[in-house]
Amino acid sequence: MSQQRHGSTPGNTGAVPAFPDLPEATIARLPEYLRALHNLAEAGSETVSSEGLAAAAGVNSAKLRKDLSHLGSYGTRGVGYDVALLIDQIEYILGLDQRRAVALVGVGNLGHALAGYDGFASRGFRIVALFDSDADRVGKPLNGLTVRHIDELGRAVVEEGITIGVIATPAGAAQAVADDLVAAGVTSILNFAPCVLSVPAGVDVRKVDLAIELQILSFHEHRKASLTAIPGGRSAQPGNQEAVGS
Amino acid sequence: MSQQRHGSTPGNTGAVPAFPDLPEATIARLPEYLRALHNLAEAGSETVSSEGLAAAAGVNSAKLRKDLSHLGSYGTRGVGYDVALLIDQIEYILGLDQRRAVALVGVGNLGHALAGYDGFASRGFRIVALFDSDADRVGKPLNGLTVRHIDELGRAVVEEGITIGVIATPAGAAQAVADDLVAAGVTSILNFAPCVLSVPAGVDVRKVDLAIELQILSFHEHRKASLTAIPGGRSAQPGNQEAVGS
DNA sequence: CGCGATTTGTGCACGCCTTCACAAGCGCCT
DNA sequence: AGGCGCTTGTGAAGGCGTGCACAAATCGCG
Repeated sequence: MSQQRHGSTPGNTGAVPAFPDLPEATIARLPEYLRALHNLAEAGSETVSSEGLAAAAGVNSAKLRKDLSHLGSYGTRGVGYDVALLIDQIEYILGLDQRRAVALVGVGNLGHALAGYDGFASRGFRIVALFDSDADRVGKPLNGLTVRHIDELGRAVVEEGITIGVIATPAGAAQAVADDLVAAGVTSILNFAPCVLSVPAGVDVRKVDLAIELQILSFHEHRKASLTAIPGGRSAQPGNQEAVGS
Repeated sequence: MSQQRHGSTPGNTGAVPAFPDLPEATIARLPEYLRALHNLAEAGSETVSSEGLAAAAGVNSAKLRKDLSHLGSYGTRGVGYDVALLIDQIEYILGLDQRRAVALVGVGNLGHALAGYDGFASRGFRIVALFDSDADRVGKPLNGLTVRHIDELGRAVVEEGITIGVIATPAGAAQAVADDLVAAGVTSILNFAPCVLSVPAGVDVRKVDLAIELQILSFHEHRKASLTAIPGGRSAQPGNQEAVGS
């Protein structure tokens, strides 16, 4: 589940804005809640009950209430949660009030798609620089930006205020790119390359491996197939069942 | 963590190949071990210790041993694990011995990249059919395949033996596509659309939301930024620290 | 103004997962 | 053949997360 542990800060009493100490599992669900809330806001809802929001986000209502309780009491008993207020709260916690500048390294097959992915911009992220080491790709325009050579990364990070780096290179190049990103001052990395990255403490790494997801599904296919031999078979319970967030 | 619960099979004693009942957390790590093992095999290693394999996979060695112990004892005390044997075992468990046919629905920005992603083929998955509902896209060639209209999905699933469907459509179309996939007989779905899917019991759904990953990183950026006010600051411990699998 | 319907916030128990620590087992060297 | 070092496999403990069930709180209505 947790993708990275970093040093805890023991003597943290009396920090400036009293940043809440959220469980990692809760953090991972907040974006899901946020998306559901935006949908509700667009649909014109002023308030929403924990039951309703939980259904929209695909989770248990008790879990949702406990998650929200961690970031303060922003609900009204007997009524529910104020949609607009909760959106502001979650966006603040997630640090989405300031649009974050993102650097994308590796403009190959996957990088191309990521550079053009609408979902980033619509949720507060701006890809402000593209990098590659292939001379054939450097200098080419892509989605309003020009692909730059990776040597310029250090300067770009400072000039553009980049805090997040996305690695979409082949596995062999990923560690070197990660080192470059860290050296440039980036402290959060999203890694699409199928490999383990080693980074110093204080740097957060999240990994997305598309093939691993398929392999997990393959396991369940294998498991299901090995159960078809049983005559009684699976008791298909009628209640439909929803997928939950990552 | 767990992306989908499905009905447990209570009266399962005496199943045919005695399919092991692996913890979900273990399953999610097996692909990571497998990748590390393939790297070791290419490097010429015959055996590997739990310590070595754990380092290569980015996990704790005790966790690795416990994971592997769940699928039987394939190690030798004092020596380690036989790399080739372990690869075979994990590939069998994951059902990778038979190459799985995958259907990809939605050939937009992201779909294009997925269709051409090398990592799928190299790990035992074949994308055998592409679908879209946009008339402009249907009929166009892409990576050796022709994009077909989504109405043909049912026939294609049967003809090609498709067991896994990948959804790379906009959020608005995803539920309808999922319904189509389920109706066609697909029992595993990988969803890239930012929405909650509702599927009947027995169908596995995994979700990958690229924006959510960035939002989680954004939270950590926000948290780290709120700690810089403290003079003592973070005690950067020297030991480098590695990112772990999804 | 009081009562009931409704919904939040949370104490508690349970289960899963992780981690430690060590006994059991294997091979190698003398 | 025997002992020694190394590594696996696992019992036990601790921590984290989930879900239940209920008390507390708020609104609306008579």
